Amino acid sequence: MQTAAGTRPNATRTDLCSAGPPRPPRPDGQDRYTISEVAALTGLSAHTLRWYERIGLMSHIDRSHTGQRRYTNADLDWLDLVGKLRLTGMPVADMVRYAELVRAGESTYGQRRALLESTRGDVLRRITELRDTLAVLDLKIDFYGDLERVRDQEVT
Amino acid sequence: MQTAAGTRPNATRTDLCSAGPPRPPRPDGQDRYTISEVAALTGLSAHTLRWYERIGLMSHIDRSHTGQRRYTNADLDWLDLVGKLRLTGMPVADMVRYAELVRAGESTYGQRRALLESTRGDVLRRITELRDTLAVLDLKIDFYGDLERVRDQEVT
DNA sequence: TAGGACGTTGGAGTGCGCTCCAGGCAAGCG
DNA sequence: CGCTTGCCTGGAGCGCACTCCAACGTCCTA
Repeated sequence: MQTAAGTRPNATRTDLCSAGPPRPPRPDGQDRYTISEVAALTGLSAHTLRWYERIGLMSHIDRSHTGQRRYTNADLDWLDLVGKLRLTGMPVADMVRYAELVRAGESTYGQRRALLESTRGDVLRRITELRDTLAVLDLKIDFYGDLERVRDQEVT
Repeated sequence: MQTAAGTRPNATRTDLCSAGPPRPPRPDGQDRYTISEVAALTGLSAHTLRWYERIGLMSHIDRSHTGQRRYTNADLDWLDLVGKLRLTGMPVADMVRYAELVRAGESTYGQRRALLESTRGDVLRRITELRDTLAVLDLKIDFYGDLERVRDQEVT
């Protein structure tokens, strides 16, 4: 709680803002993917992909002549958006609502935009919260760093 | 996806980074709070407060002569930290682990600091993710804004 | 033609973070 | 004295977002 705050002399290498492992890139020139390919590309499980379809978060997926799902690039685009929305903490039910608006056609542009703007506000609030939390964490980290340093001096 | 991106001419008033409703301030000069007072101060339910204690997220709370909980300012401080950690998405089990380290005394300074630094990394990653998401949302919002404007022109 | 990998379905199960319930005790009030 | 209000307990229940199961079909390769 004391200490010349804000210095963070002991910042670690994790500071670089790496945002997780990079997903395998989408091979181009292709427009029909099996469910396991999509699972690999998105990081979602095949279970989850089927579940998304059942609850209406994805519109009906194309099928092969034997009834197996064949995802298109447009489906992958949609999954990218869903992934982003999921990161915001938006409940799946709300994403389903958005999906329904998209399916309902262009008369819903206004509603879609309103939903996205409300989500945008959520994200901004969330970022602010996280920054506040970061400040608290830095204080605590410095505090413990100081305590350790003092203890080391005692020992020396 | 097209449009002169990045302009956001139609930003709304929700842009101000208000981070939720302000909690009622802690009355000073007081150091014994009933569970419902703490619930009001923290926004947690009394159920949740008792549950936190049961799972070891809070060390044993003082009791009145009739066995009712009496929280101290130190308890409220701890709940503030817990609230921050919760905002980071840290699982309750990890917070319990941190609480155990605190109870274990000063020999755990290093571990506590390591845990906080790892959490700090999580928060940085999370902020990056949210900023990426924000960019996508802004693109979409502008896109729908443009579509609506075009449609209005058609009507006019 | 056999084997194994991969896909299908409806429905049940899981883990997390609460949330609520029933039954009971203690204090304050008219 | 009864009534209300607030708190206590252990344990059951809930909503969300998956996650898995059993039983079966299909594709590919050898």
